[in-house]
Amino acid sequence: MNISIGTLATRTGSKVQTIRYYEQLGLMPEPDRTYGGQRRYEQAAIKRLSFIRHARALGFSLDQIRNLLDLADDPARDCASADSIAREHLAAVKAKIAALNSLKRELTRMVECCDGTVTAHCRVIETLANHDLCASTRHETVT
Amino acid sequence: MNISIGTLATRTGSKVQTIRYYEQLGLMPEPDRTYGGQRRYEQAAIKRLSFIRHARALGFSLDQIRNLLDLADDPARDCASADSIAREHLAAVKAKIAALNSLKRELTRMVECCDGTVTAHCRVIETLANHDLCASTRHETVT
DNA sequence: CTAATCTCTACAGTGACTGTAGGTTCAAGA
DNA sequence: TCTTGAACCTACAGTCACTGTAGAGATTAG
Repeated sequence: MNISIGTLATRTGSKVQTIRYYEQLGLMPEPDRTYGGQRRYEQAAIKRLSFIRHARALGFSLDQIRNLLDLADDPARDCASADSIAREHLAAVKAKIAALNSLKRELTRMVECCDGTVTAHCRVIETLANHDLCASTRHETVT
Repeated sequence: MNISIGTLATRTGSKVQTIRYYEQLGLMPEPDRTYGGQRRYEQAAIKRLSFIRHARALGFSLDQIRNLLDLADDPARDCASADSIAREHLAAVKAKIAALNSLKRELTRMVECCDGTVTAHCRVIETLANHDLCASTRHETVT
């Protein structure tokens, strides 16, 4: 208990700045300070930060995480809300996978027709120049 | 020919600001102007912008796209370079799909144990609180 | 000619951090 | 106890790829 911000960072796989950033956003509560003004965290902070980092790794936005944390903090927490957040997110993830799969198909096609040897025709650039391709993902940017 | 920025935007499914942004970055060349100072584009601009938008939809970064455009602009263009950019990107896409699939499995598990009914136990929050879960995607954020 | 629409520049904001500068505090070894 | 070096502090700028805003000027259809 009473660990420094650096220790908290390594314990949770985050960066020091990220923790301060979360504090600034109100996702992490303000911890006690030493006389010199340095942050000292208790065990609970590791749990909370792990929760946040894990949820982030799963692709939840900080806003969604804030909702989940509010639900978790509420003693009479509403499971249905948490469930619907997760459900919503699952749908988004499924959509993203579908988009990436069609993208994979197209990239594979681009790459396969060259298969390592330099040809007079550059398929990659030609494929990208053809703006009728991949119409399904045209207006949705996959990052 | 000689179309306005707004027309170019609708023709290519982009926004006016985005086009000006690309011009600022040097991805789109500076077009001619009317006496009043408004941009007027030629047919070639539609092609180039479509190329950019399409590549963006496929998840290429603007930096990668700049490389591809340079290759395309070069009369003695090097197909191997374009190919390796595409290949590299394909590998990244495959990795992202794998991460999203494991995420989908976990989200499905979270959602399925509640299946619509409110229970005393909130699985979603519990699952996220358990920071040992999903160790494989822990340090990589999927957006 | 007028009114509506479009365009202009310049700048601020988004999300989720990351990096930097310049200074202060802490903990361990001599 | 003193010193030294790592860790910490605040505050702010930068990243990416845009998006939005304000306030002014240009264009076009009726």
